[in-house]
This record gives sequence, structure tokens and C-alpha cells, in this order.
Amino acid sequence: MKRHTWQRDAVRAALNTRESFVSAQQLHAALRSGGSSIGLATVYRALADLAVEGEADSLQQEGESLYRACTPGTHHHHLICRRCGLTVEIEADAVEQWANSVAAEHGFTRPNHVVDVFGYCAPCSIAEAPGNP
Amino acid sequence: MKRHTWQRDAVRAALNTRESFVSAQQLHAALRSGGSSIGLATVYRALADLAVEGEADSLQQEGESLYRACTPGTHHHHLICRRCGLTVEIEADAVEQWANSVAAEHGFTRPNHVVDVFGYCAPCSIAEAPGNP
DNA sequence: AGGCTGTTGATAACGAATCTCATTACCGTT
DNA sequence: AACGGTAATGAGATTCGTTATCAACAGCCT
Repeated sequence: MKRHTWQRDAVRAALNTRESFVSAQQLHAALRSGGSSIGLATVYRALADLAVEGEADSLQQEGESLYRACTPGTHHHHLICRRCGLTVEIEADAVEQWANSVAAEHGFTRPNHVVDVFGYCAPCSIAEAPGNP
Repeated sequence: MKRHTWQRDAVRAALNTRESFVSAQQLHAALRSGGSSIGLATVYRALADLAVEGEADSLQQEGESLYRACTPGTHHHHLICRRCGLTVEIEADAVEQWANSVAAEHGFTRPNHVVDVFGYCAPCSIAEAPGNP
């Protein structure tokens, strides 16, 4: 049976204050520096649970898992700034259908897909323009 | 200046014999058990180079990097069997354009994208059918 | 052949993530 | 309100993929 703890709430709350993907370690550090005594393992467990329950999205980058709060119940993808991490949720019905049909064409069943778009957001495009180190 | 060594060739050759994604460690083990004395670090370096030069594709799964030989010079994505790893290269012009336009719509520049489709290939669909453990 | 220098490989070091297990505290029951 | 079982916690140890170190080696140019 599943229990309600202040630690889970703290992780969920901390995740909701951000609009970019963060690692478990970053979140743990932020919570600790905010005065919490939460443990690292608990942050990992809470994030994994949130991802399973559909309250958070996760992606892997450079060998670590990043998490972000998401609007539950909707299937969506992400547009992510490679520089500052700013993330926008995007819908892509056309891509969903393409993925399903390309899988079917090759005899694949139970299709899943990973679709993420990376780039430089408007502010970061200016900041990192050629000649602006 | 870049030098030509038998180790790089061995890694490239080993990669070309496979049509699924493999980890650096798997490749290293295969090469060693094939009589080679190549070092693990060298396999990592060779794979990283091949990926940069466009001779290999890479993806991250469960915290490790997997590599696969690819047809150089073409931009493509992958349809990957979650059970046996069988991989098919797929073209997706429509998805490229969608990615570019969705990035532009939100003011993002220099768009990249990660698009991979996972599923069960035909043989594995049968092997893992509900009721076939 | 000689020498410069990029490459190799055994090992150490690193870091993210997980496991262990004694302790804590949530929550339905009484 | 006290109880008790039991899921959750957290400090530390552990695992495992990957990278750094550095002396020895070997490719390539002259």
C-alpha cells in the first residue's frame, strides 16, 4: 500500500517550480540548500515514481536521467534548449501516426517512440551568436 | 594528424558484422574472444570517433551508449526491436521538416532532433505474445 | 633509419544510480 | 489516543559504464 510522505511532496513541489529538465542530483542539492534533510536515494525513488505515474517526463542526456514536471494525461514531446534547458511541450499528432505506420510497415508491433527536438531558444541564440563567446 | 591503426579497423569491422545496436563493452568482449588484444579504452575511443565521423549511429539506453554501423552521408532514424535489438534504418523527410518548423515557430534556432521508434519485430512479436512467456 | 607525435592499454579515478538495512513514521484499526 | 504492521527513508557501501592518466608503443614523414 502506497503512503503519503512529505518527501514526495517536496520533490513534486521542487519539480513544479522549474520549467527545464533537471537531474536527480540537482534537485537533491536544491532541496538540501533549501533547508530540507531529504536523502539522495529518496529523490531518485520519488522521481522514478513520478515518471511512472505520468506526472513527470524523463529523458537521458550525457549518461544521466533528467526529469521535468508535465501536464498529466497528455501525450506530448519536447522542444529543449541545449544551452539553458528551457523546455516547451509540443504536440505532434502527425508524428505519432507516422511512427505507428512506419512500425507496421516493417512488421513491428507495440510501437513506442522517442521524439525530442533540441535547439537554441531565442535568448540563447543571441547570447551564443558567432562572435559572442 | 590522424593515424591509421589496425585497432580502429578492427572496431569498424566488428561493428559492420552486426545489425543491431551494441555497447562498447559487448564489442570489446567480442573482439577479445576473437583473439584480439585490443584494450577497452581504445574501443570506447574508436566508437566515439566513428560516431563523430558519421560512420556509426549512437543512442543511449538504460544508462549506456549503444552503437551501430550506419550508411554514411545519409540522415536517417531507427526502428529498433526492444527485445532482440534488430534495427532498421528509416527515412523521415516529413519528420525532419516538422522538427524544423516547430523549432522555428518557438523561436528556436539550430534545431537538432532525436527520433527513434521502438517496438517488437515480427519474430519477437510472436515469441512474446501474451501467454508465451 | 631516425625522430616527432598521435595512439594504445592497464589501471586508477570518477560519477550516476542502485542496493542494504537499521530506523522512522504513515495510517488503518482498535 | 495508543497500537502495530509495514511501506518509506537515508547514510553509506556497492555496482557499473565511462573517462583520465601516463609510460610504452607504433605510424608516418623526411
